[in-house]
Amino acid sequence: MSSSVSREIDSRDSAYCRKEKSLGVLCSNFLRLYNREDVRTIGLDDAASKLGVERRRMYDVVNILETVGVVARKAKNQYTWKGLEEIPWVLEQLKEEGLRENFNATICSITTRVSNDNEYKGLLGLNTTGDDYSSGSSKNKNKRDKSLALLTQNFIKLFLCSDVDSILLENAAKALPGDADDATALRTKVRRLYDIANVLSSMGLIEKIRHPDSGKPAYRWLCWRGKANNKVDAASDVNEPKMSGFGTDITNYCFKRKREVTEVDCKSSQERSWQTHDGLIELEPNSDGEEMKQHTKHLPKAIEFGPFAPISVSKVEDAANKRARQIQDLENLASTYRPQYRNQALCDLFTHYMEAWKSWFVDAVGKQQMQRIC
DNA sequence: TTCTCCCGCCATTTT
DNA sequence: AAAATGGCGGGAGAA
Repeated sequence: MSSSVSREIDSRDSAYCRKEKSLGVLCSNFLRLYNREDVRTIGLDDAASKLGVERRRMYDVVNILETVGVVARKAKNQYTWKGLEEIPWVLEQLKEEGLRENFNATICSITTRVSNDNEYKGLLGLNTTGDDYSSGSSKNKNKRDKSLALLTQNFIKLFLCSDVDSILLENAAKALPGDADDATALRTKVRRLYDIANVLSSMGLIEKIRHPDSGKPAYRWLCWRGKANNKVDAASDVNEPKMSGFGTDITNYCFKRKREVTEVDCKSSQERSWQTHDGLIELEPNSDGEEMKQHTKHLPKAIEFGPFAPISVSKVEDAANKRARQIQDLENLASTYRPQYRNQALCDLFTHYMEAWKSWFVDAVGKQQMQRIC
């Protein structure tokens, strides 16, 4: 087809590398490009040319980012940068919505904790009308029922409304609304789930793992999941601070460390985060002296951000303490787990974040000690 | 081989 | 009518 022709042409100039073209990399680049103080609006064409991709791919990334609240469509060709700090709120909404729609019942049938699970018996009554985008209903939802966005929402709901360890994309495709009997449709849906999973992975919301028993690739949620999950009280949830452990780690590079950190975070955060954490996130004026973005005033109190943190959140003092105990030797860790990246871009990214993290860490711990003394 | 998922055609929607 | 969106699945790279 013409695509292969263009690839041939491409490869004459420079070696074609499929991985470098992935939506995940594109998403990372997108976030690196626009996760800045001075960004308000994003032009699609501008983004496409800066990122060196065709317009069509921007739609893919932007649609997914839109469903987690990072950007919002403003006008034709134009998006508003909302920021990563929106993610926790959107997740919260998605979870509430998912619980209302009985996603927690659905998920039981696709959990991969059960080995050799091929039974999807309980896929009852999944509400296909995921079109009501949040109780706020302030969004224009006319196009909300389109596939990629809706599929993203539903995929996330599967994680948020359950406590499953991991989900196979194939199972997710079967469980999510749509024609589960049509093999072609299912294949297409799995393709889309791959796209979505790549983007969510690049943001550190999920990670790809191998299922210990079946060895099959699956995805694991890394981030805040909310309090009660599917079994406990949803009632006590209401007025408490919700978020913690958001994107606790850097994507794709360190499964072992993730286990160490995120399991602590994901589990104990369930208790920890519901306490009051006044002042956990210390907001700092940015370097320009410009005032903080409007979002920060209502930031949840105990969020830890992943590979991409909101620019307005510069210090997480309490987290520093925990990290101080969990991670004794950064250099060691970095060198131990670095090789997980095969992709040069990711390697660079990883290095970049390690450097950033290191300086932040030193700074945060230093500050903490200063406060003690004073 | 199977798993992944990029790529761009073309239908649909918006301007 | 033209431009903007984005569903969709072929088929090639990766594992």
